Amino acid sequence: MRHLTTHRYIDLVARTGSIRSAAQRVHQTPSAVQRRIQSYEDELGFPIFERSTTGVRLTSAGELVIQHIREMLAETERLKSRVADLAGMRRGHVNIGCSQAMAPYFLPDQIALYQSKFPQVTFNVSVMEHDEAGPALEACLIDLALVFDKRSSPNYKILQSVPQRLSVLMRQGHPLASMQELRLRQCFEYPIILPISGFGGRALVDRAIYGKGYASAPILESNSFEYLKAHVARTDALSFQVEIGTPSQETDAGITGRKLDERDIEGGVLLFSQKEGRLLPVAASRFLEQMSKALVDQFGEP
Amino acid sequence: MRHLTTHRYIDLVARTGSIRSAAQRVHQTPSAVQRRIQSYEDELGFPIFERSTTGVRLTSAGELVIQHIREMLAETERLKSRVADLAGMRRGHVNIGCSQAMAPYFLPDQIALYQSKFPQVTFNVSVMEHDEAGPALEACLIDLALVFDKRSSPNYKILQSVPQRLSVLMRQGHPLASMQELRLRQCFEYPIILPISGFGGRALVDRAIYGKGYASAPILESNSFEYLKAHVARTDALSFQVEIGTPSQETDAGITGRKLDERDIEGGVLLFSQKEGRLLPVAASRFLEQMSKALVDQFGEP
DNA sequence: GTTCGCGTTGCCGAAAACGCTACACGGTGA
DNA sequence: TCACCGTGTAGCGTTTTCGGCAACGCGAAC
Repeated sequence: MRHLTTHRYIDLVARTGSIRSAAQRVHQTPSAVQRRIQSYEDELGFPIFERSTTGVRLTSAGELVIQHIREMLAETERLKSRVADLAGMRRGHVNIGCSQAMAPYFLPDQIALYQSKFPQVTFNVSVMEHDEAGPALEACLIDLALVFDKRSSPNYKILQSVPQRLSVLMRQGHPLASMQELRLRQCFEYPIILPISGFGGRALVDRAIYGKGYASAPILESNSFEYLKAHVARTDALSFQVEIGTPSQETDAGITGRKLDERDIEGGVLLFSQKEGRLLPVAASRFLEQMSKALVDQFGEP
Repeated sequence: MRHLTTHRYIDLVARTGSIRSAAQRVHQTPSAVQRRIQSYEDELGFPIFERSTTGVRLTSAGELVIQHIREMLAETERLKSRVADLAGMRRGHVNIGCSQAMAPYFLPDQIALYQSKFPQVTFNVSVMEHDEAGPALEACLIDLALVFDKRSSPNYKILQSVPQRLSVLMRQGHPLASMQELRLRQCFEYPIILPISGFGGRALVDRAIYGKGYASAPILESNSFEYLKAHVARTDALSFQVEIGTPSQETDAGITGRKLDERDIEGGVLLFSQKEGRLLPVAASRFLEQMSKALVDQFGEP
């Protein structure tokens, strides 16, 4: 969209906080970007960036402008998607923000399935923390958010909520693998490794073991699930993960999962949300439908 | 807004149905406009106009595009208005579509009052028929519609509804001017002139006199209220007009108004509406507030 | 059959955008 | 304190884009 370049530049400058770096990202010189901004400001009658020697910052007018611009860009994407859909081409692009737990199995499965039907639809998956999802939706950076337990913001709308139990991750052939379900107490007979505080299902675990005498401290914490899984695969240590992020096959890469007894630990809620008042591109909307069905099949009625 | 030129051109071409005439309106050659459209179509990947030798027509993709463009243009206006408001400049522009009855007294009063407070705010007043108001709102041609009795379209939202009685227009010094209120029967002792069918309050009058033996046919019909008023001022003939369109002063230009008895004729409803789901520019929103207050003062609780 | 108005295209000059370079400014670290 | 770095900005020559002109092809209407 050639005639939206100025808007895209402004958006980028607002994001990066610097004209130079934004210019670099779009393979332009700073002066070019600067002049586009200036011309926009001239037409508006007010500066939208506050310049300093360290970079630029949005003025209060700029805050309004950037919000408008982002909505406009997102709306344009939606238009393109709808037009393509009209022509039966099923093109489009979907930006998804999700919790880490969706990354290893659920989302890849779903996206692969969707793209096998509509190969022209492209995706962007950003793994993000719960708190980032709201602002990202707000700024139209993502179309859909699939995160755990984030609620109570008026600015986005919950499309579906799915209860999620917690599972134990263990290596293939682990002594506990003979059980179908596990009690929490059993797990603490083995070393425990956990994601760091405020990450993944850590909060659920902390709540569950609070006051339990048998619970010992984790022997390892990490902010990398890749690491945790690799560690689990090589030792007898156990880790926890929400249901949807555990191997759907019996075993996978030397790892298997067993559900925890519901009496021991309360589950979380997986939320699908979008920005309040925004209409989704066709592709995003269709993809959402597919996921909803899959979730109902997999986890029962929402 | 230089970077929205292409959008404005497309909008104009869609309106006029011809590239040439649109080009003329913006003082450009057809080729310039044509090329902007073509470049837009190339980027979109689909034609938005169906060309023929008599002009152009929107394709179905074009319908989507034009809707998007109009919303975008309107949103941009709103942005400008909000930014100006932020800077305390109280600038802005308001497009109003209204029934004829608002034109002689109510709207001029209100706009003059508003502009005395905010001289930088500009207005455009389009008198239109009831049925035109809905599409005009839909296409973002007007921000506010002030019309009688138009309802039941899902695409626009009613902001306020004000009951309106019918008044009798007569010349200054007319025998009936001695009364405060009039019965319908009294009116028919004089010649009656009316707006043509489907115009102004004609429908109300027709409904009221239906089956009344004393009612005689109008001796004159016109689609010009200017004419009707001039005629009334010169003769003993009476005409009808909704309350809000009658002289607010005792007499005005040789004309005075008296309300009809409510038993004789059911009143209409004056509706203020905007497009569903659209946020109004600051100026429009402020102006609406002012009008609402004025209406409550003038006609009591809505 | 002629005429009229329409969209479209090629060509060329004008205008806008861009890249380069240089500059002024403020924070950072030696 | 001073050199250094990264920032936004202005001037100038170049490149790209855009607009006007004229001509063309096509249907509809007279």
